[in-house]
Amino acid sequence: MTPKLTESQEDYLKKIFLLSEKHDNPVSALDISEHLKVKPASVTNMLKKLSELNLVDYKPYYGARLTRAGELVALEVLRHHRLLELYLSEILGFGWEEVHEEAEKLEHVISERLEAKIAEKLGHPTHDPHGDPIPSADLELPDDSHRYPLTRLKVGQKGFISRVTTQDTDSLNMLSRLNLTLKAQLEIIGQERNGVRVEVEQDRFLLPLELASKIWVETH
Amino acid sequence: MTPKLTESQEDYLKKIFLLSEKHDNPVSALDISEHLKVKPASVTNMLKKLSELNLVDYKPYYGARLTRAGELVALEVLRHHRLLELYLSEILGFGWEEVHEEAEKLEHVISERLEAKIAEKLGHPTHDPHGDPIPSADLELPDDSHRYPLTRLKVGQKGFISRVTTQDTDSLNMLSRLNLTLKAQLEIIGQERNGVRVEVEQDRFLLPLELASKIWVETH
DNA sequence: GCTATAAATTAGATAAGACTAAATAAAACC
DNA sequence: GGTTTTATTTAGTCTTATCTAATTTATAGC
Ligand SMILES: [Mn+2]
Ligand SMILES: [Mn+2]
Ligand SMILES: [Mn+2]
Ligand SMILES: [Mn+2]
Repeated sequence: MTPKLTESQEDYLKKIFLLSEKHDNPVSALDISEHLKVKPASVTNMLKKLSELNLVDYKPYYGARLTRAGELVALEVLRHHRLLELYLSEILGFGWEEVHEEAEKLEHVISERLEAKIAEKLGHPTHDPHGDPIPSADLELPDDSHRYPLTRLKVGQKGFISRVTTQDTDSLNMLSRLNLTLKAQLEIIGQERNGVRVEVEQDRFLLPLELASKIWVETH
Repeated sequence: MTPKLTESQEDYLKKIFLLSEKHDNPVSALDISEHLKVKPASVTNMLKKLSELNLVDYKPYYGARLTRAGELVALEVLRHHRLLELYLSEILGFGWEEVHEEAEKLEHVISERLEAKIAEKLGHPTHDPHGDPIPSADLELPDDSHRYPLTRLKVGQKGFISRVTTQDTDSLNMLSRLNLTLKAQLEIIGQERNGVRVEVEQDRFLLPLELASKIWVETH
């Protein structure tokens, strides 16, 4: 029933899942191509194969959608990835900007037994070091509907950073230096054409939209 | 200079290193073939490739010997492997019979940074859960000349188990059940044609030669 | 030293996953 | 609606690492 997928196949499925979260259209080959850093021809190739395995719905010039089976694979890999990120961060003292790359490789090779041990050690956590939700052991995602990107908040609202949706090492490092890390308290000072003006601790920043849209906040 | 080796290449180099430890002859293709569970033709193929990379000395019908460069790769992988085994065992509560398989895959994907974190967490250990020596960060093997297989000891000698040279899950599990684990105190009661007779705690066993030869002891 | 057996190599096939270049389909533009 | 641009697919090549089958070389027995 599960003839063991390759690393590549797992990465495609995971990426399709992540790209699907942004809209409900099928994911385009070009989109996958860019995010996976392979050429579009390679994507078409792989989509055909995954389609034959009934892991994606694919028709030429249509794009790709995960089947339920494909979604379950994606969630499993995502669980590995995010548990590993948290483990590296919490237990081994990695910075949040370092964990993604390492987890990207480890996610494919850890056994279910190791996954379980890690989850146990971490107390069955629901979110990783970037605030990304960790699928539970039975592959359900926790409810995250109460978090919003900075760009959607109104002036005067206060809250704390609850998620950062970039994996870029240098961006994450930059945010650390600005004390824009998880749980940091902040207030919206202004929503402007060129960014979001915020107050954090003693500091004030004008965060470019590009960056602000990746910082999610829980208000209180 | 180091164009990143594949998992396969690393496994071949590691296996050649381990097989070389048993004698000083070049390692035969058949030997590699059996231990790596690939066909001899595949071995020949790979040896040619590794030879071109100057990682092994290879001439047709001669066998393979690691070059210094190849040996360093092998030691690096071995360090990963054994550190991981110990980590899984000590920190995550895996049994000594479970760790080998897991480490076999992880050894190829951990970064030098993760290797260092693990070594640090473990206090820069010199031996893994089977008593196998762990190469140091600069790839030196600790001196292990004071340990001998059970089959070489004389009647009356006492000591403790210091190394077990099998990775077979079921054999290791069996040994656990018999309390024949690292540090177990024992005394040689007899050296016989069909095995070594030992006393461990309250128990006495006649260990078949096949098994006894894999149990190494430090005497006192 | 010849012969039988065992070991190793060669040759050719296959599968996975990437690529380039060319062809085709869809979308956007006016 | 025809034309240009963009996206996608097809066709064919490459690399890595396997395999099987056939051949060659080495070793062991007598
Ligand atoms: Mn990955
Ligand atoms: Mn994350
Ligand atoms: Mn391995
Ligand atoms: Mn070991």
